[in-house]
Amino acid sequence: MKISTKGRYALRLMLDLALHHTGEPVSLKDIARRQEISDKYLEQIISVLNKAKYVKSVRGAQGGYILTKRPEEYTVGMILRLTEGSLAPVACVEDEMQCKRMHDCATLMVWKKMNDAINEVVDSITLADLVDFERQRAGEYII
Amino acid sequence: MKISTKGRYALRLMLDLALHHTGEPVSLKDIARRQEISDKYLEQIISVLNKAKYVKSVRGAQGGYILTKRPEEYTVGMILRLTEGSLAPVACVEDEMQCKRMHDCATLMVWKKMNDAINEVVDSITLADLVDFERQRAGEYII
DNA sequence: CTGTATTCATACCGTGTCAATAGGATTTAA
DNA sequence: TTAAATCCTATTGACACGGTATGAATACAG
Repeated sequence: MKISTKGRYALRLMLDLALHHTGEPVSLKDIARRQEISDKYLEQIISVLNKAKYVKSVRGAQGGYILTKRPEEYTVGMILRLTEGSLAPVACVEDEMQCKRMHDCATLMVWKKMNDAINEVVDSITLADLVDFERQRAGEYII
Repeated sequence: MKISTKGRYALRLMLDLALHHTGEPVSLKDIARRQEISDKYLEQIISVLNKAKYVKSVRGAQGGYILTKRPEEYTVGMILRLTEGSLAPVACVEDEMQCKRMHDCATLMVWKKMNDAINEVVDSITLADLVDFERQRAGEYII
């Protein structure tokens, strides 16, 4: 019951891009250095985000990546689902017709409530929220 | 981000025990048959529940297992945590001092909210709730 | 036009976990 | 004494995780 590094790194990557959102592309090497994550591994992760058009890539020297939308348009749920796959705690919550016990399985209620609770959280937080949170936190340290 | 079979089977196993709570021990073979789960695999799972004193075992012929407490005294969270381990979506939510980025990691907020949401669900549902739910459901079919 | 910085694509790999299966030892009611 | 049950431990195949490695393609700077 854990979010893997793929999802966690993707979120940090996107947050890093949002924090350094100047119009200029941000190179993966810079992100990897700041986030202390293997740049080679980040390549694989951002490739997914790129194919989904969550980021735009600029090739060649001085290249890098730019967010395609405004930070408030990305929810945490979008990013996690893209990189992690479904966030449902069990398969039967999503794939109807998967389990023949569906109709007399009381535990299904548990999984549905869990699923709803998780979705409620990740779909209500945007990248912009995280940016605000981090900027505000940085302010505290200055004082 | 999935609950494994260990946790899911444990929950169904405990629910089965609660539904057949007559005072007489219930054999694993019966549970396995009703739940359509490999009895050999269930052995390993119930062994954990037994060691934690969630169930009492009766050895020998006509033996089996009995709940040690009333169904309303078991939360889903207790059962899942015992068999799955922690339900936290990431390690840093629990193990303080695990990650040196703790203090400037905005994503931690996401994980904490997720953790709270999950715990709220699993800790507020008891085995008795599931029993009621299942009995009520059975009633619907009779009509 | 050349060198260098960057993204892109793909292959590979060691480790660990999952989800069982297997085999037998031990206990006990009938 | 036998059959039914729990208990214990080892093994296994498949797959996911968390990366590394290699090199090709692209494009900017000088």
